[in-house]
Amino acid sequence: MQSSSRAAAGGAEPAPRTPAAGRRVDQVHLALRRAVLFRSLVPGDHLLEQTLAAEHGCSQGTVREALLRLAEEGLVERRGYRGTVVTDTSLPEAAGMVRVRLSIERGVAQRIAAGEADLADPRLASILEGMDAAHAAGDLYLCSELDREFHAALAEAAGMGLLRPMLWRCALHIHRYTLGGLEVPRPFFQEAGVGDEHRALLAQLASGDAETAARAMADHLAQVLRRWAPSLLAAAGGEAAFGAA
Amino acid sequence: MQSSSRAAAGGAEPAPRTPAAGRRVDQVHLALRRAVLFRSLVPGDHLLEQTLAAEHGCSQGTVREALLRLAEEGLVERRGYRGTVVTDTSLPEAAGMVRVRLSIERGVAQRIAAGEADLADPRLASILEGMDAAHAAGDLYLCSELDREFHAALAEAAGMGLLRPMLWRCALHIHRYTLGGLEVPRPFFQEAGVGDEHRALLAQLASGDAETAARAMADHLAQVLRRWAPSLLAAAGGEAAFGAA
DNA sequence: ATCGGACCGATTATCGATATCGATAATACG
DNA sequence: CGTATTATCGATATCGATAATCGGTCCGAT
Repeated sequence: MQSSSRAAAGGAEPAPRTPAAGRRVDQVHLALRRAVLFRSLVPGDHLLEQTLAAEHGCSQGTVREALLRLAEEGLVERRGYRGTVVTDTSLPEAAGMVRVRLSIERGVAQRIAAGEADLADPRLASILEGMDAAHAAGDLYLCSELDREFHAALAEAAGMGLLRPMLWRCALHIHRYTLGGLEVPRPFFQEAGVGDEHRALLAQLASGDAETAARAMADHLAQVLRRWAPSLLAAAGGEAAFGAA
Repeated sequence: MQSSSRAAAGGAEPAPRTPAAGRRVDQVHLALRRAVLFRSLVPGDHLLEQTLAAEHGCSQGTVREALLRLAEEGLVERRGYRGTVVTDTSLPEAAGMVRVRLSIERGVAQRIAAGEADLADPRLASILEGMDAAHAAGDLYLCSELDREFHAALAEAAGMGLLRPMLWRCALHIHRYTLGGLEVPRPFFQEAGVGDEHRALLAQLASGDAETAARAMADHLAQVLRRWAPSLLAAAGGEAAFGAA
């Protein structure tokens, strides 16, 4: 509802440059997702394709594709010819996401313990390094993004590529719930490096038997929830749900 | 480059009319999904946006959106500027889908038993009627489509709308696996009506306590797998995985 | 005063054409 | 003869404009 006036400014550049980033639609998609997770866009907000196109200096079609992705991710809802609105993630829904994620990640852990995964994949190492950097820079969103990517990459490395998008989605909505309902910056820096935590997890997964690995993964998830959203942990069944095999 | 003008011109109309169906992209999307599930398009097949556009009598952009959806569903993989290929669903992956689906549907069943769902939703009844018709007509694909819709609608009615797309996806790949690896028509008509089976499930879910409901749902899934894809049932952990709470 | 139907503004959905990308074939150079 | 550079090609990604659709509103008949 704000800008868009100067969008068509003749002589000025409508930001057609994409120097070092990926595709235009990726940038728009990422920006919108970040805005939703950070509550710059709150549930109920009305999004217009043309307006967003002007704001991001691209065409309606590109915005459209980004919104399509957001809709697939469940962050917005598209209403036929009547606009796109930002959705919400309720506590019960987030709890459901936690249970599903736990189920998936237990399977991933077991396959890793069985030696089915290539843990030397450079992508994993790359993500871990990114976590260190993001944590040091205090970029909470980037941390959440990399956490999603790490667990998704783990699933893929374990040969469960088809489950990857579901796991990613679960993590997304869990992150949305935790980030949205929390005073953001304070507790973050009191923690040890996120990268190191995940390195420790990786070591545990690789060294134990299937049951131990599944337990380690469950502990990892439980610990994060305990720290960031105890109410979500409780709603998902409490510690008991994470202890049972 | 003989494209544009004459591509669709020919003597016969390549179906440029959209008389009574939904949106163009929905038709294309459905047609492609059906083709993939029925193995008209097999894993590895190369799909071209322009070609499909000509075949379906729509523009490249519309095909593009349909392919984007198929990619989200995991039926095809889009490779940057180098085409779109049909993916595959391996047995381990399908087994993972089964486990996830079981996890989700158990939760759905429990919420239904707790009285959280509106089982009088006319959409459910409508789907069940559609099942009767599809079963009578011997339309196997439509049956699978409606089965997915039924379980997804159940999840939504139970207030787990965010889980719906994941459940739907699990069912999609399970159906792809079962439909793809089976001689299609024979066993189908020996069975009782699919609609009736789901009505019975619904009754069980509504009448029991949480544990009974979860068990009923697990039995339903196990029975279907036992009938259509015993190997998949085994790969997902066998009967035991469906019996445990 | 009220009901029903045609208009209107808002917004998406679709189209046709162009820009861009990544791989490969062709070419020039040492 | 082998390697690096450039031209070309298949295909997607993006754009700008047009068509289709929805919900609400205003007017006229009853």
